Amino acid sequence: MLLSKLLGERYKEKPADAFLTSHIFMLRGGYIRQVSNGIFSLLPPALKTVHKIEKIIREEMDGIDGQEVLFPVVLPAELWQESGRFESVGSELLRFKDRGGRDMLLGMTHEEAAVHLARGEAKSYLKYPFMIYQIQTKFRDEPRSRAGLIRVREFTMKDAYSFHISQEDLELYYQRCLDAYFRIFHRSGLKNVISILSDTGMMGGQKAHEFMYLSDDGEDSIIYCENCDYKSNMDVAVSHIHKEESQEQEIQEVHTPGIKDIAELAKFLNIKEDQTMKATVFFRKDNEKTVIAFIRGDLQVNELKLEKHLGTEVFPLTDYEGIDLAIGFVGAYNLNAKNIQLVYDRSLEGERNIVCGANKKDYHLRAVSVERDLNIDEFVDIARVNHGESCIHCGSPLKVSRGIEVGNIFQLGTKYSKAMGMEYMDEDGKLQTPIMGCYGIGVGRLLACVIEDNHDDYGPIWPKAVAPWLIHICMLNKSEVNDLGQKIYEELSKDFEVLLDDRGMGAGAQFADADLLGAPVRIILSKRNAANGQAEIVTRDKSIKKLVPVSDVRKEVEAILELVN
RNA sequence: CUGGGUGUGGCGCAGUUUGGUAGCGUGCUUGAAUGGGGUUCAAGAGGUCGCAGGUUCAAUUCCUGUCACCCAGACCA
Repeated sequence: MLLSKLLGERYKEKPADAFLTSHIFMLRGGYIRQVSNGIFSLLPPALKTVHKIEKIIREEMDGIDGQEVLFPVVLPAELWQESGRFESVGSELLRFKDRGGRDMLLGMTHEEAAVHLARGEAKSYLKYPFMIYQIQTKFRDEPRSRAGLIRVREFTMKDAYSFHISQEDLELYYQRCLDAYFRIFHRSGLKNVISILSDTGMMGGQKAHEFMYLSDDGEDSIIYCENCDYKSNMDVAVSHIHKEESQEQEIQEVHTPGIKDIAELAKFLNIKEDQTMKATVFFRKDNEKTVIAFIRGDLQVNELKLEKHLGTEVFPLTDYEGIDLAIGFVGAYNLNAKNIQLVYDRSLEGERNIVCGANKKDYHLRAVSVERDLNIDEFVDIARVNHGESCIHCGSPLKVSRGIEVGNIFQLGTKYSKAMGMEYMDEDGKLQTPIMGCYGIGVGRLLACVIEDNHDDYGPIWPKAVAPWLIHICMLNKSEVNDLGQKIYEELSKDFEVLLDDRGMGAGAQFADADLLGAPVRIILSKRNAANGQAEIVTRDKSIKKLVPVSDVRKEVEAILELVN
């Protein structure tokens, strides 16, 4: 490719709307252009890299016996009505009507389409197990897309669906897929990826893992133990919390004027936050009843855990109108709780001598002991895990990290196959419902993460497996070295993807563009070196830099390509 | 959806307070010089100032509405 012909302006300045490294470089380097909120066009450099990532994905999916298929982007509502998701999924599902007035939707995931296809084609146990996958556009009307390709509305995803005749078989395959995922990420140049246990969310199912690229710019929080193997999504993380022994004392009312939050309370009474009890008020979505979650003062309620426990979504109380509670002074002792559901976090179990609200404006109670003073049937885990709490497996301190989810895998069970009436005939001639797994990777997000993981101050440092071009030739004194450059370009182009900067610009401009395009190997031709029959070869990461005879350029380039990642 | 911010040549911005018909940098085109980290000089092209109404002799500027985009949160396979 001649750089003079490459479509895609490169910018010197950071675009105003970009903050994340990958987003900045993809805009500055002419990789992507935003069309609308969360909707992008890809230019040649990005698309070339996407194709390479997809090739790796295909190889690994084929390697675990996947069969590639292609489902439609536009699906009829009936299919999603069969699974129940047409109604259950919210407005992130883009619905519309065709000319005949029929309800249609844009696929945001393809379980229904996969079952639709598979149920007609796999009626005998002899076909099982099997996996079908596609690399296809998805559309999710995200409430808020952001950060370039990290969170978008329209994106390419590899999604795979496996079908099994036993749970054991699903678990075996699940593990094979997990291994294949790591190979995909590592081959794509993403090193800093871990798999963690995750919530199954709207997919349903029993077990799920997320693959997280660890990065401070990530949207998700991850809990992990540095000592043992425990790793988890924040939403399902558990921990062992420290408790301190304390002597029981007489309950005593204290005047705490205007002290409404735990931090103020602890300061006012000169105690630690873990010597208090916090009450957080929520509403149930299903029946709009009030729920009060009690938890030790130093901890926070994990709403997702609470929702799982209650079996419904909850909303934090924001509108105090018509609420018969002393907001800010709610306590578990002597609480008039008719029509209110109470939930107690595990952190309160056995606590003695703690401070809680007195259910009376401007008053708290001292020295409440949970067992002595409160009549609690059940303690549940609704606490958010915090940095420093102990690992339930080994007791070591847990750490919190940020991450970007680049893939996930689910054991779906029979949720979709059953709902959609998929059956096969087993050895005994009986009809059975297959067990499913599903497996996703966001291609564009992976691309962005590869840049996050491989760059310097000037641009991406593409791993050679996914670099848009492997070799970038700069001609610093074009009039003097043009013939030489063209010759090397033609020669190397026979076997490699080569970019030739034939624009005759200043050295600085050429280097800056080469950095943004990130080819692993750069050949620099100049009048000075050409006079000595030499060319310079440098790697994009600047780790190798050498002068070689012009006649050896090809040999040297090949050798250096072997050395770089 | 809630809160905040921004819309002015391809990109980055000034101008708006105090109305008078648009400017800078960069990029682009042409020419010349230069040639190892966005080099220099000269000559050009490019904008109904997001959109719609209103006020006014006159609106990029004031008022109203509306749309889009960005950030934080909510939300999120």
